[in-house]
Amino acid sequence: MTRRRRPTTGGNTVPREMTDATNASKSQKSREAILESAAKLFRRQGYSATTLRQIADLAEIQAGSIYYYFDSKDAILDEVLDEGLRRVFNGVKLKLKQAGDISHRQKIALAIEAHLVALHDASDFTSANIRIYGQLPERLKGPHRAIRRAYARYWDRLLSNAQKADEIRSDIELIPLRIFVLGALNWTVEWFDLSKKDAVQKLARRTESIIFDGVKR
Amino acid sequence: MTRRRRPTTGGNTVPREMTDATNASKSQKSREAILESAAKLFRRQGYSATTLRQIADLAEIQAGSIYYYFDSKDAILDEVLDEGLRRVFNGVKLKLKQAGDISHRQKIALAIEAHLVALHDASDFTSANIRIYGQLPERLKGPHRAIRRAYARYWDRLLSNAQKADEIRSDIELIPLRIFVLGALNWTVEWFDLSKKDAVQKLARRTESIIFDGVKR
Amino acid sequence: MTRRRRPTTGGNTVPREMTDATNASKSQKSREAILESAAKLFRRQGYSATTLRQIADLAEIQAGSIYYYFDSKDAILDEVLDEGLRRVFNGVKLKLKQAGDISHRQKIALAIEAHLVALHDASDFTSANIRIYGQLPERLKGPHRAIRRAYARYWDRLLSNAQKADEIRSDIELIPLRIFVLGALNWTVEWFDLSKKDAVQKLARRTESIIFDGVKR
Amino acid sequence: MTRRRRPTTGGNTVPREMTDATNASKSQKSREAILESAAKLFRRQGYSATTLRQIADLAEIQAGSIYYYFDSKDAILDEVLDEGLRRVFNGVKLKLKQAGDISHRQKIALAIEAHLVALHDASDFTSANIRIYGQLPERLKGPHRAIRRAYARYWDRLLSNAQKADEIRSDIELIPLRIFVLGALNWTVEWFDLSKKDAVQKLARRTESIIFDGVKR
DNA sequence: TATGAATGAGCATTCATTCAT
DNA sequence: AATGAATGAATGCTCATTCAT
Repeated sequence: MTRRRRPTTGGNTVPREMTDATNASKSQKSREAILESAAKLFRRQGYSATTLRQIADLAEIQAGSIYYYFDSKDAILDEVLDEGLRRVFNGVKLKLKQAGDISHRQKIALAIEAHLVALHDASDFTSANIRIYGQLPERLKGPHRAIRRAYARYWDRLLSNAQKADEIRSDIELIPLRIFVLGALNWTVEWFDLSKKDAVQKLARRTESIIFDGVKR
Repeated sequence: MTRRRRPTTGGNTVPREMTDATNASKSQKSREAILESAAKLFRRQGYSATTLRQIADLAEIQAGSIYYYFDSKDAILDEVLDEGLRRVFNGVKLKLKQAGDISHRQKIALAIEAHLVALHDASDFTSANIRIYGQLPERLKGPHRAIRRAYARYWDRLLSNAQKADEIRSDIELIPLRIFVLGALNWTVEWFDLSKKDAVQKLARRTESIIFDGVKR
Repeated sequence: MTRRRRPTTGGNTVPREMTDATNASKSQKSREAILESAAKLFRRQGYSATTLRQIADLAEIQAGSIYYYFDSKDAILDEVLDEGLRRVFNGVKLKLKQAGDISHRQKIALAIEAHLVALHDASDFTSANIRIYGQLPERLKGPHRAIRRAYARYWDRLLSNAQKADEIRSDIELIPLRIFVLGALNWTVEWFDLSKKDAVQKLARRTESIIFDGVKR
Repeated sequence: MTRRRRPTTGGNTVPREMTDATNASKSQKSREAILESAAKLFRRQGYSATTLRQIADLAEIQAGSIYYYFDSKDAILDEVLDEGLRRVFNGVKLKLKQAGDISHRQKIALAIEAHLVALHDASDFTSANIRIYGQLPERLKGPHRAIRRAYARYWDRLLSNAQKADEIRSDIELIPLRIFVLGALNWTVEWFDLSKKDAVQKLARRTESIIFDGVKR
């Protein structure tokens, strides 16, 4: 019952920024490969339809070997989910931090773009998270509720600040608005192939324009 | 190979509204119960995570009995998916047919409302469809692509007419707009419990307002 | 536990000769249809691979209806087996009874012919019996051992008489000979389509010639 | 779809004689155990009446483990069938190759003996093949038709050579003769327990004598 | 006289998981 | 650091059987 867990770099708080090539051991690489394969397959097929054998095949290891790195399929999901949300969240925060002194509308525009980038990026972590979270059993959702709520609150603040600054009409209720905006963004995963250069940026600008200005003449 | 499939109600065009108690045979009731249970579970957990035993339990029959009515789990999904899309589609078309001579914006507002109603209705067929379709393997998606495309084109026409009538800015590209709007609507399934009276109508109005007028002051 | 068994004409001792058209009720016809369908399918696919649904389909009734006529699948087999052996046995006995005063070799020749006729006849009862008996579980074989042994003993007498009359070499052991002869005959089911006119007669004559005269120059 | 099937011994041409204990890995042993158990049960009960659980029990492994070695029940059958026919075929060919310069009748006598040996040997592969092949559905028979035909042609040549050398009467048709002979041999499986020493040889000699010299005085 | 509806035990198969090496 | 071999619980599905009508 006391399970292994040797090759972790510290649970879920691994500084994944340094994973690229530096000292990433072979072991580290296998771990990453498993996670990336899992994310890709979860995204495409959902959690339950994805087998460990598929993940192993894609990661080019043996199914049994997965258990050297992870305690269970659930544990892989956990990390994929976590990574996925952290990527959008960090992406959005970073973008806004880098921006100088800009209007609230411009801030929201940047957040939209960063959210879309995370979603349509090469990696599948964020899109996997967005796509499968809703259908997961309570047991698997539970641990991630906190971060998700934090992200939602982050957007709420973004919108609230804009409203206080009179850049959003005062009769707009913010929570439904946030759901509306994030829904529209998230759903693009189901339709769009935004791998082409600048496609994400273009979509982001269009979305921002509709949300602020509306579509009417 | 050529057995079973006796108890069908005659294709997919059954008026399922009158199923309650009227003259629906006992057989028909079981069939409906299976479909409704399946829809509910598919919606909640996805297709692959839902077992026939769960469906049977919810329908209060024995797992083996399902095969008296359906050839396979896939066949159940097929019918749930079909029913689900037909319900939104019919709902939207009916709403617009009933409306008299109204503006394009009003038409779109009605379509939004009807779409949301189908999604948050008592029945889970539409929401199941919307939620799980994207993760299904090709084999299961295939047969439904046509109807889905037809529905998309229906919205495109709605928007196109509005644009021609100068009720939508001419610089707006319509296909991204349609994806944007339907995405925002579909995503509400993930967040909202709109079972409260008028909640759907209120959300519909809010959504329409944002889309047309935008959120800015 | 006290099972039905209404439409039997007296267990296994039914005078099946009068079944043709005379007073055979509709019920009787269904019974026969079930048995004939079962015999055909058992012969082709074996007992265990044949489903009641297949039998019902071929007999053009509903699967459930079989239980109006028979207590179980086993009971059908029982009757098919019985009928099958009785048909060869009666066929051979009848042929020999009709024959006048002939040599032992001629008698055996007639027995060979009658055995082959029963085997390749329109009806599948005998061939089903021959083909599937060996693979049946003890429980199903048991009740038929007696008749089978009786038939074997009948042939043994036939051969023994011939040997006593010096028409078979005295150094030939009769039981292996019987097995050899019946084996050769029975195996034809696996290879030959003897539905063509006179094919059976021709094969019978050839077989008799080999057995008595041998193949050598 | 493209997983498993690792532990093969390299196609079907493995010299299975050396499997006993020599260097056969543990894995190899399990594979053999499955095949041998399957052959024994198929022979006794037929294909469809044999369950994987029975095979697993006899092989002293868990039912699920079978799938580590075989893709399906059908795949096991395939290999059993193949092995079974190869054993007789090789047995007969080997016997004849070892024989020096002998008469055609003596050659046929040896072939009869080798065929009977394969059939009544410790292993059940050949007898399983002979017994169940006829009742198999097309799908399972198909792949083995070629080898079976090759074996039949081999016998045809044996007989044809004998006839050309005037050791078989010229009025004998060879194909029916082959069927007759092989039928007589094959059928012994249904009756005889030839495990006793020399029983097979004795039967072989008797059979050859009847076929060539006939039974008449 | 028959059947439509339903059952439940059992089947082949899958898959997350284990563990000796 | 990783795997080959094996497990066993659970899955979708089949089928002989039941029984009210």
